[in-house]
Amino acid sequence: MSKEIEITLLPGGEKLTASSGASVSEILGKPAAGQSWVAAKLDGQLVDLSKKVEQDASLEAITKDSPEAIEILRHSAAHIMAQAVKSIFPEARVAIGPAIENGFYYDFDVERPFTQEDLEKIEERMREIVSRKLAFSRRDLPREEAMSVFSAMGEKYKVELLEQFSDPTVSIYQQGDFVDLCRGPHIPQTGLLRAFKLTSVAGAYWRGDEHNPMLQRIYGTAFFDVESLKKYLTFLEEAQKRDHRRLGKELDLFSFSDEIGAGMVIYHPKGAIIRHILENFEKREHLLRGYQLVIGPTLLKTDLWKRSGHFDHYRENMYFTEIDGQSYGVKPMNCLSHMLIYKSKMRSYRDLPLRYFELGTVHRHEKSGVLHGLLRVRQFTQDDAHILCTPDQLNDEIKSIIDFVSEVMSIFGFDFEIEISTRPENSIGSDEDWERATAALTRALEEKGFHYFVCEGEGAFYGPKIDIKLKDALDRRWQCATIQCDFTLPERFDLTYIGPDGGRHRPVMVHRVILGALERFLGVLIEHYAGAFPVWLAPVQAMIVTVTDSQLDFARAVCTELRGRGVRAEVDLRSEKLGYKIREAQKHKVPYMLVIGDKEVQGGAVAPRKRDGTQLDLMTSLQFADLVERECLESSKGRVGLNIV
RNA sequence: GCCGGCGUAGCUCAGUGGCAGAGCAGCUGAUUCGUAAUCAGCAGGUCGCGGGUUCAAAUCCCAUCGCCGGCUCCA
Repeated sequence: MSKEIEITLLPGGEKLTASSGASVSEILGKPAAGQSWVAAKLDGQLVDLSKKVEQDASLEAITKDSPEAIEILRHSAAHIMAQAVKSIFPEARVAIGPAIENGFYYDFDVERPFTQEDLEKIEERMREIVSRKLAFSRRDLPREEAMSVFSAMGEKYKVELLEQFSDPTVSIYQQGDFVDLCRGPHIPQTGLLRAFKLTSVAGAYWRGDEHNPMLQRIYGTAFFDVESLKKYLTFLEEAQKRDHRRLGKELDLFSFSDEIGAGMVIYHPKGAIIRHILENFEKREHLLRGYQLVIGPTLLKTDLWKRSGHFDHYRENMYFTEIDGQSYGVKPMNCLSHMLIYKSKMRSYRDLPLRYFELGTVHRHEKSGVLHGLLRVRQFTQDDAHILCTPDQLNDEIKSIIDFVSEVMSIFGFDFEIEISTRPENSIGSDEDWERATAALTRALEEKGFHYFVCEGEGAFYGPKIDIKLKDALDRRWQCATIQCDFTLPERFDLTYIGPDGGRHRPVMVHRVILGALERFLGVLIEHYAGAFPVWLAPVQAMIVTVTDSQLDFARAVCTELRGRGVRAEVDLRSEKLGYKIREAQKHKVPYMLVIGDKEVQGGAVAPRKRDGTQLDLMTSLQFADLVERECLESSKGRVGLNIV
């Protein structure tokens, strides 16, 4: 006879009694109509519905609307996929298969890579497994026993995982004839997987290490209902439409050329004007904040890169050239000439902080497989600055950089995430310096009240850093702004200042960028606005379209007048119908179309149409220029009006 | 760099061993039209580049450059 236990049902707090050893689903009872239990939280731990409850506990049901539910479903979908793969390809060895942000994957070791046809077959087999409503059953067993189970099945990757576990007991899950090592929990039975799709297949190294064998990874996604799956697939299609590579072509912003080389951006006129606007905006924002503009060379002697540590730690990413028997490195970073400017004369504590700003073009030989449109290139220009300050000033400097970043990002309307990256393996400098620098960054973020994530071991080789990540159309995060503390370069270059005590002291150096690489920022910006730039950034602000050719002279005069006021205006000269020209301007996402027919010529006016279709009243071209100027100032939060270049 | 896919007109793509195609864009002509596509004609190609197999290669093979999806790495 079993004893009674007390269960506290969350979130309500309702108490009930059950007999010890009852399963979670027995305790929870039948769900309301149209709802079903997916799993549960027992004393805060996620468990299966079949979990036996032995003592007093709190219990919270996980339904498909719970935030944890989708992850459980996707993880179970990965198991079902592995079961399907094993039944079609019995020789396949399974590795790992977790849920990820928008779906799941599973890695397999197979003789030949999967094809698109294979994916269809696997999906078909998964549907069969789902329709059989197989139970997921859990078994706990000693680690050694699990090792012999998996080694008997020839699942060497599972055995390797088990070898590294420290727990004496592990759990395995079985549905049908498929057994997998897994912590769980899972959905109660395969029938809950109603909406899923296998999306792609790709190579992936075992345990993410490039020295390990390459496995075949199948990606998929899953939802509780078909509508959500459809919505997600539609989102992917929409995201493709705002892919900056596609819009870059459609809007004639930039291109790449295999004759020039991979990862080198060619800015077309419309892309170049956006970059000019960004650059001028940046120069002004930096001057306002006490930065000084500097310009350094692209080629620096290799000896200098040896002294800085770049040659030892960054050589494989650098381009080198030799002239007159002298070796030079193409700069991958802008800091060295900034340090030499600092060193060019004696500095007093009264001079500090010194903030050197450079729109610095750098080259980094990124591996060919990582290049990605504007988001990952080999030549790029950073809005780079190096701040040299006393250790006492460090905290204030970092805080004002954080303010700078958040003001600028709010102008563009970006949300961002903050990460702190700590000391990596391949690094220079003393433990003490690393600790001081890491503490300085952390303290500044905490004083500013920002939430942040910690990335252990992901700092630069010379110091820890704060990274700011913006999201692209596919919700992928891209690092743009970064703030890096550096105690080691001032040491290596023997930078000093004279303190109030008359003695020499070592300044601290902060490397930082706000937009990051202008190329990457432009890429993220294109996706962020889906190509419809706000007026202050739009390459063409007004497209003048005439009803017939007879208004062309007036249209040209309007265009000249607008350009005189600094408006970026163009005339569509083609003998096409008005509707056609409107459509063209609309496709190019021009913010304003100025319609000119006989009525406008007689009234000496233009009829503006916004790209959202809104029709404005007739106005003179000068009134229109004022309107554009107001809108520029409004959309740039007062930073940029007309006459920007 | 690694695994897989792909490269045909300015763009989007069809063509899988036997005459290189379509739509859009471009040009010319006609049309002069009021807010998302007027009509007709013309022109446009080293089928990424280089080798090879074959009577014959856009198509099959090798190599190379580039692109795409991932892995690893990073602004």
